[in-house]
Amino acid sequence: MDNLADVIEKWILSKLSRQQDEMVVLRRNEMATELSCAPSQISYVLSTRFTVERGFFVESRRGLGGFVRIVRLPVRRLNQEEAARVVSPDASVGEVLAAIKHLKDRQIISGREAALMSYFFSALESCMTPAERVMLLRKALLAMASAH
Amino acid sequence: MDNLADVIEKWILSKLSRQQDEMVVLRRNEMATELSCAPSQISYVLSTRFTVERGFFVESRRGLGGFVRIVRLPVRRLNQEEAARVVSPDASVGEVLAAIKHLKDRQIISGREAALMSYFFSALESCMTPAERVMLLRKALLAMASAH
DNA sequence: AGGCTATAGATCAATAAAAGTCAAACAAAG
DNA sequence: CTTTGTTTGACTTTTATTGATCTATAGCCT
Repeated sequence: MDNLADVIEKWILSKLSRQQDEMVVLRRNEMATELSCAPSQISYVLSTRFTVERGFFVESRRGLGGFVRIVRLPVRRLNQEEAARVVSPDASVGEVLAAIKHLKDRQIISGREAALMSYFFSALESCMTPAERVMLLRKALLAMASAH
Repeated sequence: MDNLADVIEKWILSKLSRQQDEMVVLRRNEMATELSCAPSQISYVLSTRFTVERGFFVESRRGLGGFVRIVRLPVRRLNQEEAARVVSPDASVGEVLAAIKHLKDRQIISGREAALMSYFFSALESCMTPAERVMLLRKALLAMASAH
């Protein structure tokens, strides 16, 4: 795991963690020079790794005095409507597992929580109908979200 | 007796046992070359032998800089002993919930994880025998422990 | 103000480098 | 002989990297 994109990602993350306001302002070309890569590679990393999905917000400006500002957003909490929108009402086990992975990628649930839920839904596949499964997922997410 | 799949399995296991963190990162194509087999054979072995059921956790990425990461679930004696001691093989749902609370109090699992597990065991009370319930609890703990 | 120019980020397409999938052929066990 | 597990290779999908070209911005100069 030592490709360029990962190096850039870590470089930015370390800059971010050194700030106390969860925000950092950079210059794309300077970064590219420092990290010996094409400037567009920086854009690639920003657009694939620093997305809203993953909890970041990126702004930039071109031209003289151009910059790239990266903000780490506070972790979101799942509410009722969002829990309901996670899967369709007739979802298969595979779709439920995909939804769980999606929630993990969006950092709404942790890796351990994802593993736990995935294990339950896989192991209990045969004793539920799709409707029961979806209901269980929704209620489980809410039960978890309301835990302190 | 020692078919290719077995050879590959042993090869990975020996790599794993040489690490002290129970984790190894490999490249599928390199392995295939070294072991003189089709790359898809590696995938086959991973999906049949290195499952959560058997105590492994596999993640991978494609593309440039792709990799396969295999984690052997650390045998967290604490978890297993606690679970085994607190929950008798014929435990009721109430006893399982008490065990979960105990694990939470001892900070082996988080509040969210406890809420999640408690919800599952309550909601699924009617579709499991006590023995199944205890097994599910133990395996769920192990599945969770393997995530990071 | 209006236009020129240098600057700096955005976009897109081409290329390459992984890993995943799937089905068919094959083997071993019962 | 059937069933279950193994092996292979052709094809698919994902991810990364680069470079050429496009677009926005600020500063200057009439």
